[in-house]
Amino acid sequence: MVTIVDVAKHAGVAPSTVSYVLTGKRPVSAETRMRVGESIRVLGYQPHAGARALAGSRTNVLALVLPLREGVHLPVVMRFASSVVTTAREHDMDVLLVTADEGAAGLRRVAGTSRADGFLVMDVGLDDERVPVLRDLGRPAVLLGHPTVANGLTCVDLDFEAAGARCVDHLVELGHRSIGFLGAPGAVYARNTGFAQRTLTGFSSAAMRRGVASTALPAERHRDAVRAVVRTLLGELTRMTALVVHNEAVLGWVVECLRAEGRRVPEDVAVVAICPDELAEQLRLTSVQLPADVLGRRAVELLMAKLNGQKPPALTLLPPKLFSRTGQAGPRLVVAPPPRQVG
Amino acid sequence: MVTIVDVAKHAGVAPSTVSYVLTGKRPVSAETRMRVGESIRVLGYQPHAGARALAGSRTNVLALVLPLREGVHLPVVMRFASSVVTTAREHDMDVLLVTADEGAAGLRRVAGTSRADGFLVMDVGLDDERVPVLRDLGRPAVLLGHPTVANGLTCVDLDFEAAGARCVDHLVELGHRSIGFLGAPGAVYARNTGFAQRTLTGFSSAAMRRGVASTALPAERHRDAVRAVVRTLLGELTRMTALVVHNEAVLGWVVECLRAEGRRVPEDVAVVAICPDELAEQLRLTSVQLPADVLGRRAVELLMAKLNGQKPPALTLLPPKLFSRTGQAGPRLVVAPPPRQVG
DNA sequence: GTGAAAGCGCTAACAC
DNA sequence: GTGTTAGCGCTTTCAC
Repeated sequence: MVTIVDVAKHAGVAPSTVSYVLTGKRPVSAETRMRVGESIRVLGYQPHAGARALAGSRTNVLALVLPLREGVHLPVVMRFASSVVTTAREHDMDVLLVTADEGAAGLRRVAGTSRADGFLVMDVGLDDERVPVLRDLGRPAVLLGHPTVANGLTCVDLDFEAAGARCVDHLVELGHRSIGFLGAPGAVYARNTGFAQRTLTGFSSAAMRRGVASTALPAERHRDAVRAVVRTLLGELTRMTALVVHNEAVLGWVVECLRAEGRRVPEDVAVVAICPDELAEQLRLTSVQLPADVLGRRAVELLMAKLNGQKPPALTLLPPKLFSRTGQAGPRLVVAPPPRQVG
Repeated sequence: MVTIVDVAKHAGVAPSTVSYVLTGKRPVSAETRMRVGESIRVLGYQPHAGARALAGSRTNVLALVLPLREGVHLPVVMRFASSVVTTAREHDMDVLLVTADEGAAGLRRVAGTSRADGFLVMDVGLDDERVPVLRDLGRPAVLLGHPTVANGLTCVDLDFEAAGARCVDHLVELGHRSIGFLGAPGAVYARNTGFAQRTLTGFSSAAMRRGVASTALPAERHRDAVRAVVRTLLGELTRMTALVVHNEAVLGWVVECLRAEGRRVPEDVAVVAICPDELAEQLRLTSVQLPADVLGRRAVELLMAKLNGQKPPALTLLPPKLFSRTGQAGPRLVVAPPPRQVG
């Protein structure tokens, strides 16, 4: 194995100089920098990560905590992970994969054994045991998917309120004046902190602002329930020409029921979904997408900022991306505004 | 931070003794072991991973190289990753996530900087640039998904031949005597090393062995093409009561076309698919599943064996799992034989 | 069965 | 702008 001392000898400098060339933590004359660089290349030197971590107390590793078991939509998680790794590499960081199964103990272990410098935690619950632990672990962390808390922690999430509003704006611009909303099962709206609520709020206030007629209803995950809701919506909103669906589980049935009621989709009723991209793609519906790639990138950037001693905003809400899939052409990104920041 | 020296002092022993208690690399009397253990607990000692790696030249980290970009079915990758992490933790290992984007350079980097002890590489191509690199990196590696090579490397894959045969056996046991096979696009069978070929081989020889009538046809990814193939199959195999489909992209259309031809599914024509579980679940079709969980577990176990100086079989073929979804009840695992090992 | 001490390869004062 | 050197926290001889 070739060490820093080998490089130093080969270049005729001190080991520390090699180190400084590598880290840039102190100025090195252009000439020696070149010579050292050459030696590094010739010898194929690669610094030992462990030794570095030991001496420098930085591992250059980020821990990524993912809910790999179930619940969450797997392709979304995957895309997010992909984006995290790519962005991390741009910052010369590696990514340690940790499953949510390990719980708070996993965080303690990774921090305690100095395996990582910071944490990226996806899908943190409303009163997650990991939040207090994360706080007194003293390592920077960024939470994703549920902007539950702000207490010193940094969060990133999709701006669901904007997502709801975006659907309305898009439809209004297409000329629709009467828009329905088919949401998650009723129980989801009960615990009123959730993203479902925020989406609905965004939808409702946008409808008010735009002065269009609207009705919102929850829908259970049964085909019959969906059929009933669709009928009710068509009954209530007799001129309804558009429907926003925020319930990926029943999306297929909604379209089916509309057709069964004699409405063509999208000619008679335009459907806009808030759901993962694959699903909308498959059903060829216009949709607001969860931008997993942006989420991942942003999360890493926030974490890097914290590692560098900066104080990024406590909450970043990413703008929803609306893809139009009405024409024969491929999906078309309609607009992409900047994120909202809070705190 | 609490170090090994702190623990040693607290327990009234030498640091080396603490180390040996931890690693078990030399016998320690029951009494001191207890005392040390107690001190570790009281002080909340956690060994520094970097220091360990530096002194011991083992990182206790596995590098997991995943094709995160596209192509592969994301949920399958995710499940596999999950299984890898879980199994790795059982062996007290952590997992470093690396994307295939980094290519051979990524492997060199991870090995060169001593970030990981071994590699798990998914989706290795027929003549992948990473194979030679992996070989002379001198670190144990396990390849997944394409048993391309055997040359000193260890591979794990689904036993596609058994998968094809399994479908036939299952159908024959249900009383079917005339079985069609609708496969991948023709081009896929051209490069004859692939899994498509092996599945077909398994299907055909099982049909021969069982003495049932069979016809196999490739299918392009167009609705019309699928329709034509379905018609041809029904024409050729006039008594066809079962169809094996190894083409996930057109699976939905196959069922649709069969119904359009007046055949009820599964009453008139039983369909068995070889595809990811979600898809079969969604269409409520009996299917042979890619056992991502078993794959991940087995891969880690093989890698650990190599890390411990053992010589595991060069190729392990995992038995396909067939889930029956004909009844009203949930999916039912029909059989689960042991893996095949080669070399 | 246990201890003492020499590194592992690197970083970061502290010197000049 | 560069060199010297003392650790970082652990493992592992070597000695008893």
